[in-house]
Order: sequence, then C-alpha cells, then structure tokens
Amino acid sequence: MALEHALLVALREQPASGLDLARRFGRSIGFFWSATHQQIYKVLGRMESDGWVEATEVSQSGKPDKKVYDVTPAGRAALAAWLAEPTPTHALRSDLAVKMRGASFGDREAVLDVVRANLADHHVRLDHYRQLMKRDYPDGSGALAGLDLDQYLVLRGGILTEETWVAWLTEYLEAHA
Amino acid sequence: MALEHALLVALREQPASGLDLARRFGRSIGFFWSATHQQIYKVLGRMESDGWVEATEVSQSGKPDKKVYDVTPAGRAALAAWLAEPTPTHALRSDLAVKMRGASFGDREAVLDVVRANLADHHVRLDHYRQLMKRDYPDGSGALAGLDLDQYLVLRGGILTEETWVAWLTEYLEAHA
DNA sequence: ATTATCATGTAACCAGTTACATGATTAT
DNA sequence: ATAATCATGTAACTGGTTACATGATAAT
Repeated sequence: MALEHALLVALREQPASGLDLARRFGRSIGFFWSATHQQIYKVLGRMESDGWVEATEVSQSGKPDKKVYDVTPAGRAALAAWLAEPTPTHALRSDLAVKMRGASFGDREAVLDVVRANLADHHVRLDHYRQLMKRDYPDGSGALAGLDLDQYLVLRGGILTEETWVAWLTEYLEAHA
Repeated sequence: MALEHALLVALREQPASGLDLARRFGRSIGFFWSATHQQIYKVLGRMESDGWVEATEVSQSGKPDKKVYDVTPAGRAALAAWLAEPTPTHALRSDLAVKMRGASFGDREAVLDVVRANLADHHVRLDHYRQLMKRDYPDGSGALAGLDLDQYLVLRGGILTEETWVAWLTEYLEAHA
C-alpha cells in the first residue's frame, strides 16, 4: 500500500484537510496517483491513530471548520524509511490494452471508437500537462533543485507518459485504417 | 473489473486450464495484465457458474488431469458487449513516481538507488520485448491482420511503454547527477 | 424555505494478494 | 520413501470503490 505514503508526501509539501487533499489528488499529484475523499478520510484516520499525522481544527470565514493535518516526527520517519525501500516494478494493467488485443472477438469498429475516445482524452491530458509546464517552469529545469526539481521531473514523466499513449493509440488506429 | 474479460480474450485465443492461463499471464499477455493462479481459479469458477466458460477434463500422460476451459456462446456475447463499452482512462498509479517526488523528504541517495534498480528492471523488460518482436515479427507489421496484427500492436505498446520508463528514469538520474 | 457548496464521514461491497492445503505424477 | 513438479483450490486479509449519511455555511 502506498496511499499512506502519497499522503505523507502531499502533507510534507503542504499541510491540508481531507478535502484539500482530495482536490489536490484530482489535480497535480493525482495525475500520478488518484484517490477519492472517502479513501483519504479512512487512511487519514488510520494514520492519526498510528501517530503519523496530527489534526488541528481550523475555523474558516464563510465555510465550515476543517481539520488540517500535518506530519508528526513519527510520520516523517515512516516516510523516510519507505522512501529507501525498493519498489517492485508493477505490470501496466490496462483495460484498453486488453480490448485492443481482443478486438477481433467483437465489433472491431466499436473497439476503434473506444480507442479514439481514449486517444482524445490523452490529448487533453497532454495539453493540460504542457500548460502546467509552461506556467510553472517557463525556463525549463534550469535553476531547479530539491523538491522543485523533483516536482518538475515528475511532471516531465506525466508528459512522456501521455506522449507515449498518444503515439501508441495513433499507431494502432493507423494500422487499422 | 476486467480479469474476467482478459481471461475471455486469452481463452478465445486458445482454450486452457487455470495453470496454463497463470503461466501465459506470467508471459506474453501478462506484460500488460498480471494475475496469480489463485485469482484465476476464483474468477474461472465464477465464470463457469455464469455460463461464460465450460470445462472439459483432459487426462495427460505423465501429469495429473487438468480442466481445460473454453468460451461458451454466452461468454462470447459477454466479451463482445464489453469490448464495445467505453473504458475510462485510468491514472497511472506508481509508487516510484511518489518516491521520486518525495525524495527531498528522505535520503536522496537511497531514492536514487531505488530508481536505478527500477531502471535496470525496465531495461531487462525492454530487451525481452524486443527479442519477442524480433522472434515473432521479423518482418515488422507487414502482412499482419486481425488477431496477429492486434497482438503485434500490443507488443509495440509494451516496447513504447518500457522505452518511456527508461527515458524518464534516465532523465531523473541525470538531473540529480 | 430551498438549493448549492464545503466538509467529514460510515457501510457494504469487490478485486486482488498472501498464506496455506491437498492430491496426482514422476524422478531419484 | 522422498523430493520435485503439476494441478486445483480455500481462507483470511487489504486496498479501493460505490452508495449513502450528516451537518455547516452561503446565496437566492
């Protein structure tokens, strides 16, 4: 499991409430890791029991109170230990790849439509990432270091990944044109 | 859920027993979809109850009997229906990406070692896929069509994916050199 | 009052993993 | 007999999803 650790990274970057985290996971961080607010609340609760994070009630003007979580020293230690662990390489698990491979067992034109829809979606994501890149790193990786550099490089990974999807699905569609 | 459908595709390509499937999922198909034999048996049982597949006892010389599964007309219909469904685009969910982003909250050199280990693994996979490509499609996509073409294109996707991992991790390591 | 949004959760379920169990067959 | 391999499973658990619940605050 790694949602715990993804949350620790997010909270070290910036303390936040459960809903804040859910929103962030729907944006920058979440392009590489997704989580619903339900799952986040559940895991935050466990992490609080384990002493990895602690919550502070914060009153807001015009909105209900929220519980802002921050990482404790124990949480920092847990994160540091996890970061140093080896991570097994996971197989890419893609419904779409299964459909592409099995297209001859159904209506091929329907599968091509599914692929076209996914291609359009990956184009949108790629454009979005490129805009983020332009907005947040107009000078490239130039003078970046530490967390800034790491955030830049992970965004680079997102762009490379989306470019690959676009290239692959385009190749598939052209081969079946 | 899609293991059901991945199994249907695999069984339409070639009827097989649970263990046969587990072995295939550890090889060609499994580079894009993984499953253990336990999970496969469980799902095959459910699929048999649902009338999607049927088993035939096959006696082997020198080995225990096995149950070879084949897809029923109902299973074919279920597969065709699933193939035509849209598939949501899933966020890439990668422990390694989280570690790369969070490296400044731990021992950076340790994280770089983790990245190096993963890079080596992706090199191995890439070499393996390229050998498969050379062995099974020495003439490129030339005269391929139908299932053959789809299998080729999915292997192409595996190669593109691994090339992307290699490029990304290399870029990360160089940026931190 | 009603609706919309913000915020935090609970409950039931589902897919997949890990650990363990069982029996057949073959080789030593 | 013993060990190795082939083959099929069960049980307990974990992580994640989906559906639903509850209350605060603001705008109309």
